[in-house]
Amino acid sequence: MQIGVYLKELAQKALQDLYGFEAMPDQITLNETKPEFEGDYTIVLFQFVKQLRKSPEEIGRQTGEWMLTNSDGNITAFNVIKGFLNLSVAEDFWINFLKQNNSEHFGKWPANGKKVMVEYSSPNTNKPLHLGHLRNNFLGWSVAEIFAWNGFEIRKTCVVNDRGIHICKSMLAWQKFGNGATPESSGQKGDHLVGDFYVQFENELRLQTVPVLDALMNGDALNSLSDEVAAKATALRERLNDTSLADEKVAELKDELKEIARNATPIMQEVRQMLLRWEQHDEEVLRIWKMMNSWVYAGFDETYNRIGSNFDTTYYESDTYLLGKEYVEEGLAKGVFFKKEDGSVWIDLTADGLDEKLVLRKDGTSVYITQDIGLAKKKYQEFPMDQSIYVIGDEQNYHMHVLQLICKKLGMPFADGIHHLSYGMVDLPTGRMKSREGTVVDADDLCDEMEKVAATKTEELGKVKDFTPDELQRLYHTLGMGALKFYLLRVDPKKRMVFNPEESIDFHGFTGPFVQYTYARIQSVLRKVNWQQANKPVIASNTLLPLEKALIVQMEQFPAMLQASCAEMNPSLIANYAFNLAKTFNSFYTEHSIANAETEEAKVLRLHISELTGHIIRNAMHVLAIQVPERM
RNA sequence: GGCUGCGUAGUUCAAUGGAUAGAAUGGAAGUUUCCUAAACUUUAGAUCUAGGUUCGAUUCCUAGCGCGGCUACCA
Repeated sequence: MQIGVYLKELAQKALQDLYGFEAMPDQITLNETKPEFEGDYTIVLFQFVKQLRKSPEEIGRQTGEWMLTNSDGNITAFNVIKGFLNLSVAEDFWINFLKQNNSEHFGKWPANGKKVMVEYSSPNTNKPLHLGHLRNNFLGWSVAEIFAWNGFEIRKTCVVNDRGIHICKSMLAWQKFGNGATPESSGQKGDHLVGDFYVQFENELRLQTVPVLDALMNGDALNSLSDEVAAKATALRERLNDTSLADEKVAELKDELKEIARNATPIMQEVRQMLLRWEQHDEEVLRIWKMMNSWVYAGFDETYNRIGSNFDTTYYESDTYLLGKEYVEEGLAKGVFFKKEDGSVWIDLTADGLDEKLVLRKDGTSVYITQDIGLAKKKYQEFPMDQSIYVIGDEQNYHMHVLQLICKKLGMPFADGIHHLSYGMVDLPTGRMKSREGTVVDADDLCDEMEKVAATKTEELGKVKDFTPDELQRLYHTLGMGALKFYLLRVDPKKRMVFNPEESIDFHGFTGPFVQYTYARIQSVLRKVNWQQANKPVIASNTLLPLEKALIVQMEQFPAMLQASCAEMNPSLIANYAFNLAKTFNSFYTEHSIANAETEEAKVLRLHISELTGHIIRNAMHVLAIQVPERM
């Protein structure tokens, strides 16, 4: 029995019995009582005043009285202040809660038979993972784990973007400038090696763009331009002659011209050729593609392994990019889509406040959204889920909105279960990360840095001098990753957040190591008294000190917290909860002796409280994918 | 321009329409014969502006200001 649910139900019955008033459960506002008032939980009465035509004081008095007599002793007192009914819960209830809940898995909900798929990570094979991917990975993993703890069967999936023009860019650069370099020959991690070739391509492209752009500005004829594009360039150039244009407009026109120039460079022509050959299954191109992708995957695996992330199923776009076309036919037949004169296929979403959206090009090839429809269907066929969660940045809100709308209109059975877990960008204190300015924070570098800081701080404190090198390494990893994950998960996913490198390596206050430290302290106490399954004395106390009670009250809320974080798909609720629990425990620990308590009764009680606090901290951190050390 | 998200202590984050807006960090002042001071205690410090709805608004509505994102026959 959760006390919050119980009190709401009891209040509901009271209102019904006293006034014949049928209140919906969510009409009853239940809060924790503010510390300055007497009581544990508070019911807000204002919302009933109008319908019941009574003063809030009177409703409070009568409802309180009713609840007191009908609570089987669970409520021991009440008071009414203004429109607030403060209820005191029996000390026995809290002590019984402690007696009945000592499972290591306290908080975990039984299986509910429902399936949830979580897609996250979604890397490109032309770049190593960066800070943005880390937020994505941690969120995806944690949300999946939260669903698992709420009784869902989960499947974690990853969609790898392993094809397309951008992938060919690194391949071409490797061919031209690589001299046969491999991860082995260069000693470089595969994803970084490939990423460097991508950068090299972009550099070369920039160099080649300059003369082409000059030629365009001069109006020189370029045989690499189609007539259509050449005409557009001419038009742009003429508009630029207008001296009355605003600077902003000039920059915009110049950018357009630059884009034309980029596309007209020899190297871009080469890379388009390469993509064409890839699509025609050219043996040599496929060989390079497979080889370089395998380097990248080895690199990714290393990083995923390090951050403790993995997937049940990985979908490769090279396998799925042709999917979805059949649904275009289906959509046309159902009248969901319509065909334009040039043969392209569209959906009209103006009635939903959006515009017309292309689903099939005039040449009959599919676009991104078409593939996504196909992939969504494929996922559902392989794992008929009740909910399908896409962990994707909020810059794709529009795209995901369209995807869900189309699936709904096509009558796809999974359409209503699609949920875009839209998270905000990670910014630096200086602003947005920009690859062109080299401000992108690399995932591997960041992990190195976090572990290094963990090592330095641990050495400074000198508490684990007896650890073996292996144990030390594991501890640095636990602490470094704990700090990083907690830092990224403690913020509401929907919100854009700032990554401050200096703040992220702080191990004090609202951080992972703070919570980990509390856990280590608890384990230390339990070790000292040899607290084992076999020798735990039964609780005999029947009174609680304020801090003892505060801890139990907080612990009792853990299952409800798990539910809430699941409903909202929000791990930050758990991070906040774990931190607050740890904080309360630290006060308790400072204030009261556990192993050397005043009486044997108090000692036993406090040991039970400490043990369950430890379990909950471990479990809360577990769903955040953070490990806890026995010592630190 | 259209659509959309966000504006809370110096800074980074909280707050299902509910009591005096919470934390952390930084600032100031303290706590170590005793279970791990990566801790604890005390203290100063904030709701972008103007209206509206309500018994009650950081929260809902309208307008304005400021900052993002999206608005490709790219993925």
